[in-house]
Amino acid sequence: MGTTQLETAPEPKYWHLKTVLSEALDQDFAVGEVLPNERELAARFGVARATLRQALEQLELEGRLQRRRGVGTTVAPPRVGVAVGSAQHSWPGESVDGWEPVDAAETLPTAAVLKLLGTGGAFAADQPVHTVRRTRVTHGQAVAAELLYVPAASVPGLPAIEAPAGPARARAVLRELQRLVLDGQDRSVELGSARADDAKELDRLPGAPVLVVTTRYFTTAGTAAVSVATYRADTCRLTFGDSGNVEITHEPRVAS
Amino acid sequence: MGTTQLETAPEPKYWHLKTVLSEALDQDFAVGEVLPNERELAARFGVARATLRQALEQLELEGRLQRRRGVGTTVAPPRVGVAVGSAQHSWPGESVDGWEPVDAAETLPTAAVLKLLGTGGAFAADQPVHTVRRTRVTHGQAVAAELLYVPAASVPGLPAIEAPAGPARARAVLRELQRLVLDGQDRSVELGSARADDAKELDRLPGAPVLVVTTRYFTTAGTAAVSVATYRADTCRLTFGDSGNVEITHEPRVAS
DNA sequence: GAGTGGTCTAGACCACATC
DNA sequence: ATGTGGTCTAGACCACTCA
Repeated sequence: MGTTQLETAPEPKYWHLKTVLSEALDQDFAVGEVLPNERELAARFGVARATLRQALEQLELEGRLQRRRGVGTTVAPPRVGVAVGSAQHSWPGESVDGWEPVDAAETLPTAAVLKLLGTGGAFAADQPVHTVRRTRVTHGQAVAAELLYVPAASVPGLPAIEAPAGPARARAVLRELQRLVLDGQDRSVELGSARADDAKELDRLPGAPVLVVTTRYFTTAGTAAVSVATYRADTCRLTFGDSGNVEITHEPRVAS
Repeated sequence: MGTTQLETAPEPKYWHLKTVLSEALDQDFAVGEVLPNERELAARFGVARATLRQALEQLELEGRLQRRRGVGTTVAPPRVGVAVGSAQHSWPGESVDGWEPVDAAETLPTAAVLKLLGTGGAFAADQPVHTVRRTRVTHGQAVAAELLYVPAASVPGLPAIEAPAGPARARAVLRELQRLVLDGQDRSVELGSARADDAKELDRLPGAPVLVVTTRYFTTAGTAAVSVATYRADTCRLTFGDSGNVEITHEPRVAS
């Protein structure tokens, strides 16, 4: 009977820590400011470093912090809104909203790509696809890496190998694609983790959380191309529709 | 000279583990099957449990695994595609795609909500907003929890307090909203972590990764309502556009 | 009560950036 | 060379589910 214990909420330490840190970030830190290092923070809060890291990880996931090995932990700026899908459908590369062609190659499609193109369609596993790599830069930072798959059958006018590997070759494929009449498109967004190559392009470690945007481009003849774009989940807010420049603060969402 | 060390790739153990497990899942396990427990898996691979958990965590983030305390780790089914935003704009609740009204209340808006509604607009901080809670169920499982903010000024026809708290009250607010002429809407998607209340509704632990879909509804008079919906990131693939039922496999995306 | 995943600790070493 | 975050270990205990 002695200890009444009135609901001492068995809230995990790292969760409570996250809340405390979150409030401290709002009040005592400016964007870009560096936090004390992990060992000191852990000591200051009286927890093990692993526990402190669990809290930091969450805050980084929410886009509040940015951690860089060998440098330190800094307060992240608000997420940038990147437009993904305006009202008008258009081929990749038609509007110049930050996409940079990197390279292109010709390969055989994997099962996953085949499925996206439509397994039962006109494209067979032994038909080559052009694979175009692009990156997207906004406000001076790389926010997305894309792989665009264009079945060779979609762009019959494209010579087998003409431009030297590099941006020029990527541009050639895009140019050819834009000759076609776009009939519609299809988009989905899901959470993923960055593959090694994407991570490098995005200046993150492999496994970093990314938003994977998969787009299918249709002509009357069927699926003409498929794009798989991976956006940095920590720094990006994907916007749809026409007025995409909303300011959203980091303040806690309201409870009912 | 002795040890040539030909590129022994300092790949982290957990990353390699993840790859190995991923392949094992493709080949040796069926959806719904339970894996050996963490202690045994760790022993089998000769790593500490924490390292094994780091790999499992990634796989869960990618929607390949499902872990439940007290139960075990099971192979997750492919992500379900949930339609979020058809071509036609419409008020929440107009089409019955799985949303269930839960409750409604009247509160004062937080700074964050005010900003979404438009700080410079007709809505002031001392004007109450109706807060409607809804949940979305697809294929028998809860996939999303939503908070809809409707400034009282948007629905002047709504009596102050009429229906008893509960679904009926939520429905009353939605019904009133649908009287207005929708002029446009605005959507953004970002990564977040589930708050305690959302987590409970989604049958996940607090902090679980979620996709936060923020929608603003416009009338000619300005922003009439704002919706913040949190989708389970592990089980959901958000689809936009009209043909949203694409099958996407878990196979590794192709490299260039 | 037995078995599961979730949390936490106190250390160690490594990879990287910077001076 | 120093200091940072990233990885890893070998334990411990807790919260939960289910028979």
